[in-house]
Amino acid sequence: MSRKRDIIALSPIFGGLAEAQLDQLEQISQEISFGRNAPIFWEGDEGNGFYIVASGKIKIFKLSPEGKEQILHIYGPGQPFGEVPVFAGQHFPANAQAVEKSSLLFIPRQAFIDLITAHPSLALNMLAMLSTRLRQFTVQVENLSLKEVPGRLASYLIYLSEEQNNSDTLRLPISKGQLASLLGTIPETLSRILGKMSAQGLITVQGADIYLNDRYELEELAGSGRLVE
Amino acid sequence: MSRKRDIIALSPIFGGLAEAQLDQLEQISQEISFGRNAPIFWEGDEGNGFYIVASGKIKIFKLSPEGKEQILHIYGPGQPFGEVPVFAGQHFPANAQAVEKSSLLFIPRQAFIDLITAHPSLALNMLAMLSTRLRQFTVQVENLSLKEVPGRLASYLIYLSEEQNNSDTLRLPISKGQLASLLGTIPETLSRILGKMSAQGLITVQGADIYLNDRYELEELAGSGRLVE
DNA sequence: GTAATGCCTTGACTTAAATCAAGTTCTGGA
DNA sequence: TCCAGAACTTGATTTAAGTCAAGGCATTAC
Repeated sequence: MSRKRDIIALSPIFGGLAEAQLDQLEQISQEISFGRNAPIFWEGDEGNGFYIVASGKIKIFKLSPEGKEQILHIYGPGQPFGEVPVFAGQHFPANAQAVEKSSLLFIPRQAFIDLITAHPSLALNMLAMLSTRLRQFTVQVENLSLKEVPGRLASYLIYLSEEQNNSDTLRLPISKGQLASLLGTIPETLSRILGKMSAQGLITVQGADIYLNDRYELEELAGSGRLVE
Repeated sequence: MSRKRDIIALSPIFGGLAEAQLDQLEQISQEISFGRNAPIFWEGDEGNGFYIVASGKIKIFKLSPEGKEQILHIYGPGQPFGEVPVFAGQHFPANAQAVEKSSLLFIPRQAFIDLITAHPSLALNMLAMLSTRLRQFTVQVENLSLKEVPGRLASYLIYLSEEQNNSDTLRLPISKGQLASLLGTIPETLSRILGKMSAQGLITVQGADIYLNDRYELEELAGSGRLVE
């Protein structure tokens, strides 16, 4: 079985499809490689298809005119991105860049639309994917607008822990600078808040390794309680 | 032709459907009325279908534990909402409430899924709708994270103007308190910034009527330039 | 006509987080 | 192994916006 085929089979949006459709997807897709920090597309570019991460890690982000970056998502293997212009509005709503050396599958628009039209379960899978993205955005807006930075950080740490079997020991999958951008803040502020949370005994930080010492208090904080001084 | 049928025909997600499908939609949907401020659903409730605004105006919002509200969307006639749990995750990701006396069509989940499965163009319409929502969310995150309140307000005013044939005279469709919540701020701050922008001659405010005096400068501001003192 | 209520505005003050400016630590390549 | 650049941390300061408090205005109800 080819590498392309492995990735297609791995991706949640293709779950439940028959072998014949997986074959078709393998035929219409193409693999593309990107080095660390290579741009994949820019906001406003025309989108003639979407991507699936085969290996590596990519970020979707917005930039302010002053150059401040807000990361919207970080995607890893199996996850699709860049679907919005496939279905509405033609152009990409944000920028995409490889965070590390990455390999992607590109699925061209028209061939995919044809496939979706012929196979309702594929349409439903894609509707489920977009709905999940909408749900994630409601959380991101809530975090940015209704929580302070310590609350956002606590939410993120708990989310990471849940991703990793609820382990209290976790390793940041991205640099602290990128984490700051994901949380809607800047490295200086993130650094200070990590320091404050360490001083209070909530967490222990050793480089990219973080130990959650007081999960209860972190949950409080994530629920938008404030960091008590 | 019935009132229900009128709404169905009006809604963009049903564009391009044959009469037979519109008939089916009319049969499976039910009309429900809500008074001003009546709750429609709460975050976490199970969603067994979605809604379309027939008349009136509804808001989708998040609440912090301290009671601060962040409005995610405001929807008017023809617009669907509450679709997320139809396709993924069962429960609503946010709260919905009638801003004024409103009438809604409710479309039950399973009947709608059946319809979508049988009619690819309906699936594509829904994919287009969800994609448009995702695009709007990228803008909202950008506004909240990368712009200050004056920039968000300027963006909103320009958006409103574009909605109303680029007229320089516009009327706020919601109260200033609700606008503050939509922009991710509080009434006091909005009031002060409206005052500051008036003092600078950018706009003229008379109650809910706002006149755009300097569209160029507003565009600057919306593009995340700052309000020069 | 007046009371009552909700909505909006204004002022004084506080605060979370950004900015500016140095350092320090880490890391990968010569 | 050492160097250079990147990533991170720390300190001093500024600032946008939130909080608290009071008062004005306007619409509806009586």
